[in-house]
Amino acid sequence: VTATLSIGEFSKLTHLSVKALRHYHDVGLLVPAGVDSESRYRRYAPAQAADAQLIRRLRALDMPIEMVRTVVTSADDRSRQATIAAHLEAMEAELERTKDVVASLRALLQQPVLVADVARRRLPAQTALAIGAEVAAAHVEHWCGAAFGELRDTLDECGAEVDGPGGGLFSAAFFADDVGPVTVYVPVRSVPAAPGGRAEVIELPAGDVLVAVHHGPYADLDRTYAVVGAAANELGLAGDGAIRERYVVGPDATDDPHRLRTEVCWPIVDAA
Amino acid sequence: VTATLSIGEFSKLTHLSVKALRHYHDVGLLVPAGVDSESRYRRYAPAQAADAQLIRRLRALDMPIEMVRTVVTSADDRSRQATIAAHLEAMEAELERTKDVVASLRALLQQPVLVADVARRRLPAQTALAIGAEVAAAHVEHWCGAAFGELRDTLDECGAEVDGPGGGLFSAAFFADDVGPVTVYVPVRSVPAAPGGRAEVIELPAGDVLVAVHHGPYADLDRTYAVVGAAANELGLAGDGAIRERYVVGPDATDDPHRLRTEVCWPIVDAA
DNA sequence: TTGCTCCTCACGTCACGTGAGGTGGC
DNA sequence: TTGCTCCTCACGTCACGTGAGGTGGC
Repeated sequence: VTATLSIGEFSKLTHLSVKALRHYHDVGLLVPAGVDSESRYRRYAPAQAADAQLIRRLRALDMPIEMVRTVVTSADDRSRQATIAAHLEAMEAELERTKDVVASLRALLQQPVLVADVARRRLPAQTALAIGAEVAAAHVEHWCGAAFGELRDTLDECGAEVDGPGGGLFSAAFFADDVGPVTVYVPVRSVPAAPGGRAEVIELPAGDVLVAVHHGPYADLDRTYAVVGAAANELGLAGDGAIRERYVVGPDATDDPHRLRTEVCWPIVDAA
Repeated sequence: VTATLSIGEFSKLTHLSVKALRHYHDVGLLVPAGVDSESRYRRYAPAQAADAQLIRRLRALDMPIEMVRTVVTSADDRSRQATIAAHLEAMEAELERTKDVVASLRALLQQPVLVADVARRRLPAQTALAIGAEVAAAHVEHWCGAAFGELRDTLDECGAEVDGPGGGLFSAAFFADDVGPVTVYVPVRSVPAAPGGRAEVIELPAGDVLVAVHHGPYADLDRTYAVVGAAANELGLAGDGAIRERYVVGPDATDDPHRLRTEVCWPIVDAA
């Protein structure tokens, strides 16, 4: 029989605060070995320190409690490792994004005013192979990359001839709510038979737009949006419908983000 | 006169969600150029996109809104840069801490069981130069480093002779609440006259303790705590009073965290 | 005229922290 | 016996997100 520890003693052993320990009890993540039925005093076994140590480290890495529970209760070592690895990869991705934002912030501070030519253009109707979904702003870039990968695969399979750079359609709701319909597409010359996968054949309607070319990383795209959007508003022409991005030089064409070129196409009221 | 934009249009220009824009209005961070007194519709000026771009980047870096406000409203460029630099440094420190935690997690997974010898010892009474304060767990390591720096300076000034490695006293409340009294000290042979600064002369009382030596980074200290604390509990000897750490090989003696040696001294009921 | 946009509450999120008010254990 | 520890609510934090329910503008 081993002696048990009060919550205060266990707190000193584990460096978890008393409040945290009570919370982990409440949510069933770290349940005391015993609870006095009368006084409701919690009693911890010294062996529970092992779980506490794991929990403390995972929480220090901001792993959500439900995920911590998955790790702590996982039967075998392999699935435990997999859950941890998934979180570490997510952290790594976050770090990359943070670096991009820092670069974007420095660029804004050094060059507060963006000069970009805005032109009016009529987009022709086009047939395209497309994938659409509800996408959260936080994951757009990743989602678009994956979707374009799928589109490339499908194009290879059905042997359709590509007709110009790929693009994306971003609904107003996507910007207003930080989540909403997004579609990426690749224009094709001939209509492929049965696309397969998530890809489908769509008809891009013709329409008038204001266009500016965005040079560089996608983290800075809002600056070009502001230029084109302000121009459309200034002219009193701002139309509705999705904003279109055309990846003239996309991530598949260059590894240097500063060589990326993206046309931002702002729909305006039709001249016709 | 320039045309203004509705909140939905401004959202598209800036990539800030409508909900975020309303919130920034509520807290006065980004106030629309105009608000219709009847319909309460917000109207944004295109020129406000510049502020929006800055705010979006700072928030993407998790800068607290009050700090963002400081940046946005700062009069001169220098204070603006200083605030931003302070936040970037905090992020850098966070990244370092995260790396330490990841290493600590890997160590725990590879070597779940820590073997450490626990010994009983009587600590003699000692005179020491000390600095004490309420410290939050999140900042202990940094605080201790700064405090030891001050103690060294004071010792140099008053020429007191050091009598053994420095140490720290950590109250039970510090662990229970993640914030509480912490004192760091350096034992001295002779009583220095007027210490100056935050330093004061204290008398460390004699007392019986259980001791184990912790080898390696401080991020792993909880594991040695668990061993010593469990031993004290097992023996039914756990006393009260502060836990003492003695920095036998401290950060000033080595740059390699794996060479650090720390004695963890757990107070037990006095034999006398 | 009909949706679509916009509005204002009120409440939820996440992992605890902060008291308030009260009892139990050495 | 006296504090000290521990208990359980109830509410606060932070920066918005999620509806509900309703009105305004093209």
